[in-house]
Amino acid sequence: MDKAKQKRLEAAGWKVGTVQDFLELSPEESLLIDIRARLALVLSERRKAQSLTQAELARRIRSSQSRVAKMEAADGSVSLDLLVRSLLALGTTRKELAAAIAGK
Amino acid sequence: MDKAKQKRLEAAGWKVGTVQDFLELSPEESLLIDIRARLALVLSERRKAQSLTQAELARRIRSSQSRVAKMEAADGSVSLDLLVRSLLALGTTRKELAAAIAGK
DNA sequence: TCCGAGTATGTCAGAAATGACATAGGACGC
DNA sequence: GCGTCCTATGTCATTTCTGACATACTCGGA
Repeated sequence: MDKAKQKRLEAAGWKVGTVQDFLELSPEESLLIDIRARLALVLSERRKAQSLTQAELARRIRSSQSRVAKMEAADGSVSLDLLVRSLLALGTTRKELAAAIAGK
Repeated sequence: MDKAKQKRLEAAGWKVGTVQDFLELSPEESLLIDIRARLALVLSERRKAQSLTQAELARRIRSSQSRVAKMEAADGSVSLDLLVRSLLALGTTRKELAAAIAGK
């Protein structure tokens, strides 16, 4: 977005900024959300790579299809614990997990 | 422990094995516990490196001294979420977090 | 078009984690 | 000894997460 457009929007009463600004997240909060998103993505990738459905993965970790869907969507209602446990259940190693968090 | 001692203990009715065997943890479960222990250790180290007391860290993350103590003790009642949030509150970066999980 | 398999989304009772508090233990100086 | 500071451990009411369920959406193939 260029400066001119920003000026116009602000003149019209709009707030301009990042999603972070909008939701007023602290740096740590957005970092945590970032980490969750990364793990969610890896979970989804690994599950598909193993040709498992969400329902199958759910059975394996004694959860439900809906919770797996929420995990992969990085829904705010899922904990890191559950995400990590799921990844481990898919055979992810400590180092792979670390790589997922560190980014490629 | 040498084989001879093991034989003697078993003859006396003792079970011999690792803690994992004893608690009957699955590989994923013990991996998760391992990860928690690593994060707990790093948390403790980082806090001390910054000359903070448990109470001070607790205030910063809006928790309590007792919970911080439990975190550092890798108590089973603390979640990964809380551990990670605490680490982030101490300025840990994604990459440092990853390194803590991967091991040195 | 309808079906079927997979995925997404909403809700909720029960389970687990949480912060707060009390209190005990440990290490240090006085 | 006593007091002070920090940490450890236990308990508990409240908050948050969880699995289960229902139901809606998507996208191929027939």
